[in-house]
Amino acid sequence: MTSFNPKAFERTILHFDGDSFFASVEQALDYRLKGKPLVTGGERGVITSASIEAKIMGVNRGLTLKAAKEICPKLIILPGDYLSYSLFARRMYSIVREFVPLVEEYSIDECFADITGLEYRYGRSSEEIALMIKEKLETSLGLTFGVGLGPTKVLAKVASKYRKPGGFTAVTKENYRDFLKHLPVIKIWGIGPSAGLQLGRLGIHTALEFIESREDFLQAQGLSRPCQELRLELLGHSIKPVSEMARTPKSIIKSRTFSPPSDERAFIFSKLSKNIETACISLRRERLKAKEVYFYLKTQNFTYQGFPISLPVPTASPLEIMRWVKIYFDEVYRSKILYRATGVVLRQLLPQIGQLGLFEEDKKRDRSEEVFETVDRLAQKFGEGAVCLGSSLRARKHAGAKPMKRLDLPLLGTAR
DNA sequence: TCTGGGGTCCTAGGACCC
DNA sequence: TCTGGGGTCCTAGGACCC
Repeated sequence: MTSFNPKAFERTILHFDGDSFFASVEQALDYRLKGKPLVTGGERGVITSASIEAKIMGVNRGLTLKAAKEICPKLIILPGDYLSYSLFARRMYSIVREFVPLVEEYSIDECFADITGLEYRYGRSSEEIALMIKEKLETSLGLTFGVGLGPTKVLAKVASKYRKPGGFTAVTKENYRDFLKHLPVIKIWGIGPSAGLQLGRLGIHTALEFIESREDFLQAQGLSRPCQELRLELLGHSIKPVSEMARTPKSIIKSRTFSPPSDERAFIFSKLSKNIETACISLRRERLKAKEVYFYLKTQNFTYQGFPISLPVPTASPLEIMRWVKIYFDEVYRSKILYRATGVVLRQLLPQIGQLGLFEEDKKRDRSEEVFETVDRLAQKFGEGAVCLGSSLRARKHAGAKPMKRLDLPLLGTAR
């Protein structure tokens, strides 16, 4: 018995979700691929996106390419073309913005739009507005979208998934209980394996059972706050508003697994160096600097050992970062332990401009900035990896890339 | 699920202080 | 000093998502 709160269902939110987005973009770009089973992810050996035709044959995201090829010998395998995907994403956002001012760019293939009150402007119902935008998206981009309408982001998101591909579902005051009756809790956006297990132990298996549970009971059972907020969203209370803020990243992570695992110090160090280099490329692309660096090694049995470094001066220069990592590397590395990956997290990100400065220290940094601006331009011209740090050289060779020019700066020797 | 990569947010608990 | 209470800040790690 859910007491219906009149404050619920105050907003009208849409969720747009591109169907098989990466694969569909490939098909939109090349008509010869239309109607054919195809997947992307060729660059890493695991499927990141499968076309509808591939999915029908049982080829899904996460499958290895080898396994997929066995299921479907005619499968077309493409490397990810993230530049095109993000161009399509931007086009998607801007089309939705033509109709709705308040749009949240949630991910590369999804966005939310708050259309509360727009019925008057368009002289149409919210369902009609949703369908109008959906049609414009599909004709302009040449791919289909799952679209959901609801009073909250969670309900809109759940709705867009309900009739995929290409469907439209509206969750209303009238039908939401019926809708939630058939929705397993573990399918709810925000409920993962852990919360799913917890709810299951309490005898809660469907979204309807979830919203009908007493709040104080759930609280007493130690249900996390995010889960309690989720429940309110399912009841129609918009807790998480659609937020149009274009987000600048809070952290940048680069990690790579290598096989076979290795215990060789120089090799592992060089892998780490390469990750730091690519992380700094992303950092500079965002016009940011990092104040904090966390580097880690991942052992063969999946434990992590890491070390945080608080930089005295924020930087986007891998040389500067490597100078510190070199000092602290042996705080983490142990000989005779097999490692399977290295990684780096850049945190405490600050804008590049406005931080420039005042004294001699800054002049020195300016020079290093110039160097890396050149590096970025060369990379644009000749491809990433055209230029790299001496300390990353081994890792590059290992990956099979041919460095065209070695940028060997005195700060870094090769790791021993 | 014998396990890829890039993110965000929350929380428990330690450190430190009064 | 076996020892009360309370507050804040920080960090590591968990959980979740695409």
